[in-house]
Amino acid sequence: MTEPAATATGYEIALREAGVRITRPRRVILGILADAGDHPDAMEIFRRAVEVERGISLSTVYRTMKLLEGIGAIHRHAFEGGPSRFEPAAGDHHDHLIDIDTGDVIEFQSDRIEELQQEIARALGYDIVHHRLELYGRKRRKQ
Amino acid sequence: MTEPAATATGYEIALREAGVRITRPRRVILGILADAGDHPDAMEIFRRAVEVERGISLSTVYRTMKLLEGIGAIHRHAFEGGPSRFEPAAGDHHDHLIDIDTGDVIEFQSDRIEELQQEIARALGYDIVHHRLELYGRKRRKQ
DNA sequence: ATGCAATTGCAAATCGTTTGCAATTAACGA
DNA sequence: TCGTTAATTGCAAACGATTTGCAATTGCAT
Repeated sequence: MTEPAATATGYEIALREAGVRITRPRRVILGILADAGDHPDAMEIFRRAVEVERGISLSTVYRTMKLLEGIGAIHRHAFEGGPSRFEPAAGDHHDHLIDIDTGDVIEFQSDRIEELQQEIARALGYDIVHHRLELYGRKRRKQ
Repeated sequence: MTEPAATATGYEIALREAGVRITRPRRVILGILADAGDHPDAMEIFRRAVEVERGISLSTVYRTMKLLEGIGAIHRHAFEGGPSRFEPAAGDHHDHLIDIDTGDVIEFQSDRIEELQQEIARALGYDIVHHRLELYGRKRRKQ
């Protein structure tokens, strides 16, 4: 059976294929990413990593994030204001709704919007390389 | 006749109404914003300002941008990677297509996409406070 | 086991932006 | 017109997020 991408071992396989070493700190970080249900930033990943094994440095977290981003294993999101937040690239494409009160991130997907984007870009003479669609909202008070 | 918002004097009126002083540096910066056809960043505005009158500081550019953003006279865009870029808030709402090769910014608007965003947010129990839709693309090679 | 290049931790550097402070100045009324 | 005074300025230093140089460490192929 094929290992899902967003799995500790899935990441390791991807790294091996990219020809990089599986080091102690990396293994810890990969483990954290693998079972992060949220969209943590570098500092948060660092905190969780130190929890697992002290001595890991923030630099290494950043370096590993860049590495993983480079091989397409994770996505980096620069939501308004704050630092970059990361998430496993596994799974289908989606956009984000950010709760401006809590910082919570909700994923959503709309084929229709994707199509419209394509149409717009084409009409302007462009090919979309990637896009960013973020909705910043507030939970509707149930009345 | 009413002064269009994105005009040097239009800005001054807005500032006066906000109860802030029209100073020499501010007048210069407002003039630059008024006839900026592009989406310059703080450093670029600073360069243009010094051109008009040396002695203006980058701090003042930043402070003025924040002020104008605060009263809703300009919009700040944090496109990928680079520094914040600004544009007069005057005119109707639009989103952006960024040419990843040149940095050029093309504005576009889609009522349909706006509607879909509303629907999505509503379905998730949220009210949209604002959103960010950016298409990053490359000019299609005419073949 | 051994060797060497990849990787690490640390501290210092970087980039964009903000801020403290003393000096300047716009805008008000006399 | 001239002060008076609080808002604004320029400067330099502080800032937060991220990157980097470097010497010490460590995977991993032999």
